[in-house]
Amino acid sequence: MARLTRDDWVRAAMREMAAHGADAVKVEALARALEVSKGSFYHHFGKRSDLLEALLEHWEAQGTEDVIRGVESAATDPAGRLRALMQRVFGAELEYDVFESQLRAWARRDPIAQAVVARVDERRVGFVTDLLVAHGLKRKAARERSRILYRALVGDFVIRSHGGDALGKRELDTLFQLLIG
Amino acid sequence: MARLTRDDWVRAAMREMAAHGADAVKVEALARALEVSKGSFYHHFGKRSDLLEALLEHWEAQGTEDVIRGVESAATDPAGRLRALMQRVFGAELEYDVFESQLRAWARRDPIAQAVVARVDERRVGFVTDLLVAHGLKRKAARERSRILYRALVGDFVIRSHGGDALGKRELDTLFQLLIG
DNA sequence: GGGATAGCATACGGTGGCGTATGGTCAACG
DNA sequence: CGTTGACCATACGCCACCGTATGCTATCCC
Repeated sequence: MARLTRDDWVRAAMREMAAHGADAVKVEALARALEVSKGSFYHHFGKRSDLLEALLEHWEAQGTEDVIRGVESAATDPAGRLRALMQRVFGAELEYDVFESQLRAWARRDPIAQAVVARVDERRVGFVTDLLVAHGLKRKAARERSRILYRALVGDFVIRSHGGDALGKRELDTLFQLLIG
Repeated sequence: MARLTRDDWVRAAMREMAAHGADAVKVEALARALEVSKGSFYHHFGKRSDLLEALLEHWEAQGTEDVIRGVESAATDPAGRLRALMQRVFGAELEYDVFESQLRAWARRDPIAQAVVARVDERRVGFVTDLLVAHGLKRKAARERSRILYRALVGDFVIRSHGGDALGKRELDTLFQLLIG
């Protein structure tokens, strides 16, 4: 049998969280899924909440920064970057939409998760604001529109996560034009 | 001690759902909150899930229709009605934002909740679409913009529900102008 | 090749939640 | 004023999950 690492448990936790929510990230269920016993888990982690903290750490460090780097290499002009960003985040894998929505649901109850989500949200809105400023908008107007766009994104994630249909290509174009104009 | 009705249990369930999520709507916890025993619950309901179905029924029948009636009596012109609608729904009680967000989280796992949410979402988007059509937009463009607005609303609910700050008055004005133009 | 250690199994106690079984109380009604 | 039915209490069996205690096994290192 293949030995497991801490990261294997974190990845399994993220899958379980996307599939059934944070409360469903249960030690014994994950152990069954990974085909090991609980003993393995309590070797790698002290307790259940340590796993969830590791998950948060991973999400904060990886997800957002990857997207930002990708967008910055996809175009050089602000408008092009914004378009690339919207195409990427509104067209993410359904599983990611669900995962992030579950995470936000969890953040309602868990102060640590709440703090991490707040930092990530601020980072993302700040990035879009800078793009719009670089495109010529005044800082205040840029931030307003960034916050509107970000809420539309989060709403799209959530609605998609419970079976609704995502905004389509035409709708994204419309939204882009509304914001950039 | 005052006797309880089915509705007392439903209201308690809604409070508990807003406070700690659908999974936290537990028979014994509600009984403690209502200062009765489980026996009372199993007199009014056959099982836990019956309570949750009653909650859904109540939400679908009451929430949305109340808002629509309120808006229709607040103004007669489409633009005024849209403005009134936005002011009301974006400025709802925090507890309602949290409640609806929790409900959407639950709808990810529960097919019945998912179906109810889908109906409610369609009803709401349809209402806004009709407003924009009445205001002069083509049906297709109206529906696009309604869907964008609705996603911003849901995103605002969710972000507020985990401690983020809501869109402000100025931002709502901006959003209104973007949509109506 | 004989510790030492990382990785895991097994077994247990404890808790909290669901649903059931059964009986008690009180108010209305005939 | 006795019976019926609505409403609730108590007590139980059951299961899922957490965390701990303890021991097994393979691999690396000298």
